[in-house]
Amino acid sequence: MSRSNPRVLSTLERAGGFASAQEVYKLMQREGEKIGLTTVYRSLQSLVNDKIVDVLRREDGEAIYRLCGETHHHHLVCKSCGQTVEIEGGAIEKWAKTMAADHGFRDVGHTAEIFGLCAKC
Amino acid sequence: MSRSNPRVLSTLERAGGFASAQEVYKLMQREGEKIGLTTVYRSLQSLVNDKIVDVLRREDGEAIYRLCGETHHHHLVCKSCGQTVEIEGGAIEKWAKTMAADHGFRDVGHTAEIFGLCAKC
DNA sequence: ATGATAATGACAATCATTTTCATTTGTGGT
DNA sequence: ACCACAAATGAAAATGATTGTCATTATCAT
Repeated sequence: MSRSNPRVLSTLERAGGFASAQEVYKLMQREGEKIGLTTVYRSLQSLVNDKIVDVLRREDGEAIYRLCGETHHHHLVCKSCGQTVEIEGGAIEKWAKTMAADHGFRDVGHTAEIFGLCAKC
Repeated sequence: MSRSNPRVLSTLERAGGFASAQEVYKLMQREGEKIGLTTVYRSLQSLVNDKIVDVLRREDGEAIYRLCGETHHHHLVCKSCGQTVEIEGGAIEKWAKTMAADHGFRDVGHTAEIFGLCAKC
């Protein structure tokens, strides 16, 4: 079907590996790239499917995409300055699997985020 | 300014303490309550300000509101029919505390939800 | 070149949420 | 009871991200 446009990935990298679809689009426009918003969305989705980028949500619900490694991880976010730390979540994976099995759920995913104040704030 | 309409809170409670604004609205409609969508949104926001309910995000970005009662628990939600099961999260509490301490974070809270398909769906 | 298949992008549609604004309701003072 | 005034309400329009549609274009093997 549709493969990811490589310029989208490269733009996301240049943006610090962290941006919304709209931001990637505007960035490419400013740089003179000829691309449609639709293609940006499709490419990002394709990258998510291929597990090359991760998607999470801003507070206002806008989706933000970021490059990620192969390992599924979680985040520790500072409420004040927004600093984000990737943390290991083996315990969560196990917990989610167990709980789902206990209640007859299948095909499960999960979210887990920790938020608080970082050392500086 | 605007105070929360008590019927909204009571409906959210009846919904298992876990629903989106649109769902609360539809629920109230079905039960014959006369209320506008705008008021539902305003009331939920007001409840969030008063820290009576918590807001988090579904995978598709829709905001979901839940009571933040004294007992902190987690949910197992069916993506298809919406059935919600409260589950025990001792493992998560420990994980969150450890991770926060490891990275010098304080005053931390967390969210953890599992989404999947229930036995029926 | 020809035809099949995938990629693209302009545009419209969808959907949650917010804003606007006119109307209704509640409250306190007389 | 009556009047003024603030707060609450809700219908409808506006907003903004995301998705769907579909005709056009590029790609590539034959």
